[in-house]
Amino acid sequence: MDNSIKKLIKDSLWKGCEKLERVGISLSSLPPIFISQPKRREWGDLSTNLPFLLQKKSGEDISKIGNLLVSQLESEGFLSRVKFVSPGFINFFIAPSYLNQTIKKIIVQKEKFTQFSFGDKKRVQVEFVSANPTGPLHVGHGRAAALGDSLANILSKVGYEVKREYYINDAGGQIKRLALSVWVRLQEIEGIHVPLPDDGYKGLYLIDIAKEAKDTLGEKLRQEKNEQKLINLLGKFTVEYILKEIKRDLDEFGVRFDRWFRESSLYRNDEIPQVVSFIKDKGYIYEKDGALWFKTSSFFKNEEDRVLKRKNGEYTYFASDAAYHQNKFSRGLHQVIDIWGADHIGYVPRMKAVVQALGYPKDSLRVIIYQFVNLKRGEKSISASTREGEFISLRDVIKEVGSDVARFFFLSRTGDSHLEFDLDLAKKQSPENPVFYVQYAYARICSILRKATLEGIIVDNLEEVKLDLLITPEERELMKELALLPDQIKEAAQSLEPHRLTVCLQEIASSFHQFYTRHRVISEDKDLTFARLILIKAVKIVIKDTLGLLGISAPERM
RNA sequence: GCGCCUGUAGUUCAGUGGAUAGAAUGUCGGCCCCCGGAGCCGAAGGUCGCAGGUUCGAAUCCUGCCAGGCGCGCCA
Repeated sequence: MDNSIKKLIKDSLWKGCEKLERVGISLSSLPPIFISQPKRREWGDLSTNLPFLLQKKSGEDISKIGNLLVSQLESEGFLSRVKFVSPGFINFFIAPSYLNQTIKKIIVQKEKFTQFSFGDKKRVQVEFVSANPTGPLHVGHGRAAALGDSLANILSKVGYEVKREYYINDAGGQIKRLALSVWVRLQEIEGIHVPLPDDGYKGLYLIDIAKEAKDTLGEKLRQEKNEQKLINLLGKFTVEYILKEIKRDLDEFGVRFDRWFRESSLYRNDEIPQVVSFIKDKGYIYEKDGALWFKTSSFFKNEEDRVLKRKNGEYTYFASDAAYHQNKFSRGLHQVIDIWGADHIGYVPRMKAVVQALGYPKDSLRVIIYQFVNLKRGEKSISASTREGEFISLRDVIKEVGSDVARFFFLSRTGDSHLEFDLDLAKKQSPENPVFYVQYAYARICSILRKATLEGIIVDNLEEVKLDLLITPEERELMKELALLPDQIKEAAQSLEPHRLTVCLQEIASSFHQFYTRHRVISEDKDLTFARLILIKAVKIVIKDTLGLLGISAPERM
């Protein structure tokens, strides 16, 4: 499936450019063609700045080359008008017949209308959230969850074979600290006061876990005299407990992972020493001060070399992450996408360097960095540090504003923006929240369709519906937006930017509301009624489909 | 000090090197009957952080500066 109108136009321009050569305009090579939506209605439905680029290439006068190109274009059925305009654009007007066909396509193809095959079933993995199992998820993780899940939906929509993965850091020093903190709480329950270490986890949720550990492990805990083993036992229990909570939260947020990958499994399978020796054989590792260093600097200037294996013989987190990525690629993935918080920004070059050292192409790993969420309640800022304790969890946020609102909010900004999440505002605005605006359009359509069905107005032959009766500006605008949606989804996939779709949804909803307030769907005019019913049915399909990509529900009643 | 991200309307944010920079929210004003008024229409609101540069053309690219965020460990 490929319902890209931009592609049709590009192909046409391409052919036109080839003909230009025959007319004596020499172009050494064709510039990349960009099709965009102009800001003003009179500039057409789509436009290109190609004449500017051709002028640069050929040295010809811009209006000469622009007009010449337009004259060389074959008349295409999907366009009603093509026009060169000063200072150097070509404006395209989509033919009404094409829009009519689009509506029928949507009715027939349903959610396949926005599907593409250009991903070619290539295997892509999106790894996201991957929060340490040391405490509940906070809002920042919510942002990552929304981003990753939606991106995975979009990529699979355009033809990739997508897997969602969560990496669990269940090894290393932090788990020991966590276990120790639980042990301290356990002592408290027994009435023994032990001070919490400075680097311990202060969160009160550990008290519940300590109680739970006491109830569940009971005898085992008492019998275990070996301190090391006791801590291990406690650590394991705590990790599993927190993990269960994390899974539940994500489940409520509508996020399911295909695989939960444990760091500890890398240790068990000796994958870390293997990857280290592999990189060593390639010549990217040297020894200094008793430690093994990875030559980040041979891939990135201005980057310092990093330790993989410490003087004391232990591997660093970096080493296990190298092994983890080796593991990922060994599964035959074409593209690995990691979604990390801004606090890992400095980590990107060295990870990309490792991927190259392992022999994979530079771009086979793409890292999306999202900036932190500043959670607020009115003017008051709320900190979100797991170790410090006092914070509002993702679960609290969802409970307070709802999953749909939270998702839409996270997804209406680029990952690059430092976003402010004001709980008071999110709640206060919620009746007029953009997500409700979109959902309301959907519910309205459902309501009209219910009424039509009740009145026995049923379209039984799509081919006989006279869509050319839909001639008002509101109807044409709505149809145009639907026709452009496949391209928008494709572009969201290519740029890895789900937030583009929230913009599209608001525009479609707005166009629908405008149409609705000016025109009646169900009227005395049977033919017009049929046509409009088909139109809104198409809008319904598209809204539900796109909301689905964002992981947001489409309620039939509100 | 160095690296990355951000700075656009009162506020929160969109914006593909292109044409007169957009939306939501807030403020002010308007919407007869009618399929859902959680809607629609209109108005006001901008030195696109500042200063240079590249270009036919810059919110967008480059340099410097200012402000905020995040990093800069043989922690994870």
